[in-house]
Amino acid sequence: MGKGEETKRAIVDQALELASTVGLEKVTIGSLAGAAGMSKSGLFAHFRSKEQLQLQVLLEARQRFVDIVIAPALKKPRGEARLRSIFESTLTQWEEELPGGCIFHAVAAELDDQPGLARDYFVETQREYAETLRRAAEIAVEEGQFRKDVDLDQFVFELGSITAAYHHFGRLLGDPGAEQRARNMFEGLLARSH
Amino acid sequence: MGKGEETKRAIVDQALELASTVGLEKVTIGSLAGAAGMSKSGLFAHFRSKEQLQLQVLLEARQRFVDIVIAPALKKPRGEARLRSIFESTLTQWEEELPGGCIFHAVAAELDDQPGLARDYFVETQREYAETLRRAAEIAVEEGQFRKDVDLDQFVFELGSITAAYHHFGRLLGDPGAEQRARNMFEGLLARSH
DNA sequence: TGACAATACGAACGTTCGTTCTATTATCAG
DNA sequence: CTGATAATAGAACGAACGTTCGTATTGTCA
Repeated sequence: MGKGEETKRAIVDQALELASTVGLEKVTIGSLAGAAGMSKSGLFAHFRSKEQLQLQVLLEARQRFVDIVIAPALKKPRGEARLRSIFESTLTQWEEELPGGCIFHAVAAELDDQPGLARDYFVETQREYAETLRRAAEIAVEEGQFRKDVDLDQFVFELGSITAAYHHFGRLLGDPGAEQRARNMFEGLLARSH
Repeated sequence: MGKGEETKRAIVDQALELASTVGLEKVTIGSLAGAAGMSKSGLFAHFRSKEQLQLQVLLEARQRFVDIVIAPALKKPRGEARLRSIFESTLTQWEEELPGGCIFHAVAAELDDQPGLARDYFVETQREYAETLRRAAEIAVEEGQFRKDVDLDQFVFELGSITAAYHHFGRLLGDPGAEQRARNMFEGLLARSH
């Protein structure tokens, strides 16, 4: 790996941390250059546009999510155990990975009204994630762990609502009981699916 | 009402519409002045700072939420009927009131890492809302409509998760089935509370 | 080690940001 | 109608934004 690739990675890592707390748009070329200890133009040359920088940040975020949440879950038994693994590592490792918590929730609102590469990739990522959850639930049905009449789309919606609420109540409103309530909700959802 | 008050209201209304789609921070003095057909300085004089403008927007948002969601619900019978009214008008009238849907979800992420008057007022608003929901559920318990062992905080968390998920899936990801799934989820929550 | 490409810098561009002046115009009470 | 006051406009500010360009420095490999 050449020197260029190395610093580029360092920049993206830094940008990712920043973005999780203040949002993608506020990760400015200037502030990022200051934090990285290099000049604006030197940093900028690695991306050639801010949109490209944002895209790289989202790419890195997805990769980390796969490494931290998805890959370990795929080593677990198919079905419910896999769903439990995804939920648990999302709530603990993934929410702790970045200072601002789940970056996807942090940037969702600012991307939905801002057409472009970043938004398109974000939506694609979310759809991919929803499909992963849906497939895991489907397997749980096939394996006989879930009832046959479980509405898969409804299941994914409710599962997604737990992490959304966790981010909202825990991160934004500072409710310390949010994590426990998220777990309660998850157990309830599973129990109803049995 | 003097002329000043009148135009100030018009400005805040316009700012509220804009903020629900693009976020509070992107409601810029210049763009707002352009949309309102007046000069930057003329518009600015009404607020004396951008923070004050943002605060006025949140104040107006809360007032509308009270008018559209809370006040009608208080005319309904105490307890479950009141909860149903709040949920239903939130999902229909309130989400349709502004072009970007529920403004509180739209600005939540950008306010949580930006200390100041706007953030403080937002958090206060959210706590007030949570308390309202909690009290309504408590009444439902007292009236014998809900089981005595219903965990009120858990109930509020789950109720909040429904609207959060509705905004996320419906508004951000464009899932047309989100509204129906939100209703299903609500009915499930109520059924489990009986 | 020398050459050539890769990488970084510094300065400047045009724009927009929030904000502050001063001057002018509109409003409204006496 | 007049005079005080409120409302608006216009010009300008310093700072920050993303971006470009020419040049210097550094890293890589024959």
